Amino acid sequence: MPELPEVETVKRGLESKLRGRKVVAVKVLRPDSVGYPSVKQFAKELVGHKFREIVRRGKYLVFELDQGAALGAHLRMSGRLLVLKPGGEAKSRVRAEHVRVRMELDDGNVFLFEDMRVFGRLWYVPSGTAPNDVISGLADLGVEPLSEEFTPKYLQDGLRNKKGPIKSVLLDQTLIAGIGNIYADESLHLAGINPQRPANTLTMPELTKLVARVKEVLARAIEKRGSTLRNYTDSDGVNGNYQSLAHVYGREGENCRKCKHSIVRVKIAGRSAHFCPQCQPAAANKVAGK
DNA sequence: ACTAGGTCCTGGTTGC
DNA sequence: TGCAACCAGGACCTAG
Repeated sequence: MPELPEVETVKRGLESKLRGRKVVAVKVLRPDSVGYPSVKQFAKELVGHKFREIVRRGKYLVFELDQGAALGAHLRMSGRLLVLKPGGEAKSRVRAEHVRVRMELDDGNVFLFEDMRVFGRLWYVPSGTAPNDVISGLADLGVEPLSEEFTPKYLQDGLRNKKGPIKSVLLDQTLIAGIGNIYADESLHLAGINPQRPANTLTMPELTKLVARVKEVLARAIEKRGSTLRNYTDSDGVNGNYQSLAHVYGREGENCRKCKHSIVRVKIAGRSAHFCPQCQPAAANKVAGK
């Protein structure tokens, strides 16, 4: 499931393949995959545009096009964006029945949006229109966690009146853009904070540690080209490597890498949360007076 | 203003 | 063995 590091990896892989390329034909195979405008307009308007820069915001990608237009994309759970040479589907393990949008390029390659679960979206942003006005959710995003804006003070202000579990707050894209279930669990583990802790009870030292760990985990995952859990691959169809470094995610019943205690999985706000009860005690361990 | 929970969607896994 | 029920989760929506 692509989160910030996976989306960043996809962006880096696509840049050199798309820059300067022109769209010569568009086929929408699944209408649900187009968020704006109509399917007919999407296919018609996109043709003839050239790709320029790619910008990532949280888990969104914005492909800047010529004439001030843009193409927005969100991969959600199972989306992939791939540039393939003719006949390259097999190598990248593309399943034809999951291809939702197919864009032919002027160099003979094809730019595919594959999305088994159809949660992902593409948006065409006409020239003279701001991406924020067309791409749903984009305008409401919070800070980039790898930017200087994401500080312990920012986090403290953001969760001052939040009584819900810290895990849920980390997943709130309007506060921090790009953290998903995997990296939320990993960051909390490395910071030694229990995912169920009411957000507004975290101390400044804990917030400082958490911010540092979030940045570390995301940066490390980008270095490793993301995590491959279920169906994520990069734009070449290649798996990422971060999952083998995971401390808690997907490791229920296995031993904690720090203390050997068994990793536990619980439900928080309908999502599974993985943690080590010993390294991440339910109450702040200052109570024990040690 | 806030939070909890349902919804979308499909394929893989589980359980009877 | 076969098949139905359940599970995964990002963002959005509704209800309370």
